[in-house]
Amino acid sequence: MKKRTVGRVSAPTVYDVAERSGVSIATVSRVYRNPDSVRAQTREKVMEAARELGYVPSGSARGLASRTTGVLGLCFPDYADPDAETAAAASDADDDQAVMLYSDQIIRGMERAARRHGYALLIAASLDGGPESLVAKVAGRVDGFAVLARTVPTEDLEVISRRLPVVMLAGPREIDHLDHIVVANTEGERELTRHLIEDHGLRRLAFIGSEENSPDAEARFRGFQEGCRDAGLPVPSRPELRAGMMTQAEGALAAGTLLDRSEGTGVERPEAMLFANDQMAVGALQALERRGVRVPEDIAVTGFDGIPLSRIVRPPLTTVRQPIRQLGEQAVELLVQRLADPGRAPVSLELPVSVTRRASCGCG
Amino acid sequence: MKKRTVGRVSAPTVYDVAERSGVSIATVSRVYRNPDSVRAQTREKVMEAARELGYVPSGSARGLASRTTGVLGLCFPDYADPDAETAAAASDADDDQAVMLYSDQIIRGMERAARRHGYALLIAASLDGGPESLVAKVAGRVDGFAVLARTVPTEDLEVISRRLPVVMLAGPREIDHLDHIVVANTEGERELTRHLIEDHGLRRLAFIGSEENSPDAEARFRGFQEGCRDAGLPVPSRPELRAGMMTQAEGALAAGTLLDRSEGTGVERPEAMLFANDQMAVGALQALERRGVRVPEDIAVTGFDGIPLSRIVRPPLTTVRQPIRQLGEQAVELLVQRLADPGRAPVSLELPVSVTRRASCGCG
DNA sequence: GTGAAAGCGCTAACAC
DNA sequence: GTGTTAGCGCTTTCAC
Repeated sequence: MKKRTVGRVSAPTVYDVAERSGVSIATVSRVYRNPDSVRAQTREKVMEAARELGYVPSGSARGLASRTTGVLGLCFPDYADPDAETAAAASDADDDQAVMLYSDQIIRGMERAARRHGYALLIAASLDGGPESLVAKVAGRVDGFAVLARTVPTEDLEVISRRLPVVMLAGPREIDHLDHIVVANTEGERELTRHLIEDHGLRRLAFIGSEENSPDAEARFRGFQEGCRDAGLPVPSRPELRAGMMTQAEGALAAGTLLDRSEGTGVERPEAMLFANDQMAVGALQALERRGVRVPEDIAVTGFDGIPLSRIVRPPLTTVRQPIRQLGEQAVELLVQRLADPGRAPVSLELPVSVTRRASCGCG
Repeated sequence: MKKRTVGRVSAPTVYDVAERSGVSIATVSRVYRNPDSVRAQTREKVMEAARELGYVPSGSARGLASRTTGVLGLCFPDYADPDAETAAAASDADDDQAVMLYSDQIIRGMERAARRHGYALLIAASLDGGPESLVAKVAGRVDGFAVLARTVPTEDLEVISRRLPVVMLAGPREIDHLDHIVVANTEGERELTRHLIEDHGLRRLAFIGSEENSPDAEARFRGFQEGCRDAGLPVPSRPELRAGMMTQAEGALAAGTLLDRSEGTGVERPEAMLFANDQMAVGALQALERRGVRVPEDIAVTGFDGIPLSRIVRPPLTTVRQPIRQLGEQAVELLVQRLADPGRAPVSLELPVSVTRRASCGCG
């Protein structure tokens, strides 16, 4: 309780509160950390002084002294192109909004789970590498964090994960000593494919995927391949078409392309279009309607993800439901577990998915 | 570069990196804070040592020393009831998901804007008060933060806002020295009401609101009142009905109640139901369909918010579009401005809304 | 361009 | 139950 006798300029500290309430800084600290360890009367004195002074404990100082932050983090990819956004029309903006749902749901899931465990959530979209990247900023301010696949350079992760728990989400296991969580992409698409073939008797199936560096889309395509193979159908070596961002617009485009392809040439039109995600499937639904092609009478359409939209479009979309929010929640559980037991062996979870049969494939 | 000569157990620090690369800790710090102020050769040495050691700068130590965190915060209300969630059916879960959209979008907006300014975002749903509340944790770890209305006790805010910038979102101005942002709830509902009356010639309008402590719903109701008064229609003194959480389920219930009311008694059925938000309106649409009441032929239905769902339901919902994401973005702008100029007078923004005319009111 | 030294505000033993 | 005393790991003048 010495020093610091000169004019107040900056925010009040424990010293100020201690002085004003006539106790030591340790007691002030206790009041905030463990109120029950302080006599009620003393506690009141301290809290009143704090109120009068406008005291707010410094999280940084706390973190430094206690070596924990009480915060978990999430790094996700920077999907949106800010320039494109400015010029975007209203409908595009809506589309964009829907695209973001994925990370939104993970955020939601993590936030919930984090809160249950008494943590707050620090989120940041990846920008670039370098010493002063956002990732580094996050890493330094949390007790552990989750990373969406292809967000942070593997080398950075390698370094960071030596110092605090990191869990990889929805992607290939780039670093094998990290916990990681995926959804059963392959199994889901395989089951969906089986359903179309066996239950609806469809033969000519077209899978619309994404760029090759999209691990989810690729895994789903593998499921499609397996489904074809299981049924004794020809197994395509690559998707019928590849979209870039997997948006509604691109789905509409893809549907049109597939239709044109069969009209111009003598090629038979596919009996089903399996899209790598719901966004594209929804766009396709609209494009098909515009062209007067009926779903599912003329052609079946399926998606993947199980976003809210899929239930609401007409016809309702048959899809594979991904437990995205659970992904976020599980990420937190893994983080919390590892924080409690740093020595535990790396865990690899695969979350189950389920085929949701709706009208767009011919089901009730 | 003295002390710290004993066995390494914890994470490497500037001292370790400095020692290993043969420079002072000040230089290590410079490499991370301002790489250009260090000779390239020196910088390389440092970065290599850091890499080898697995060095990650401590955000807490940085924050403490520099008195800034590079993080902005958001506190939002804890809508979801964890217990109810467990028992929730699939459809309810979807509903819940949609309800969360509001804070999700604010998060998204803030995250974007924050990123543009080089900030990360710390989010936390409010729990309770007391010294160790999540709010206090957030407050201590950020340079400034936004608060959704009715999330944090006013008294806490009073104290906290004396030490760092706080902006209030979407609610009454509880503390007048704070920046705050609202959307034009009253104007929007008023214009919507005018549209129904003047353009569609409707007279018997029913407004379905929420509990009285919901400032948004109340403001919208006032707009409804003004619209009625403007048209020379009788001005109801309170909403026809009040829902609690403003969910789809409650909207469906409300629609049913209104229908029953007119059937049982001789009261004429309203020509239009104006719901205080889209969620309820969507639920009402479904309830109406089940009861064989046609929209908009038999009755017009409108919402408020402009969520993606509103565009997709059948018939598409006439609503008032709220720029929710902009709300988040503006919050960050205000925070950043105030950080740059703490002395600036408190700002109060009202974001414009726009009536989106769709089929559910009889348009297009 | 680089180093030395002084804190930043708090927690955590350890005494009393 | 409360006070004392060291740091926690970094940034930041100020010299050189």
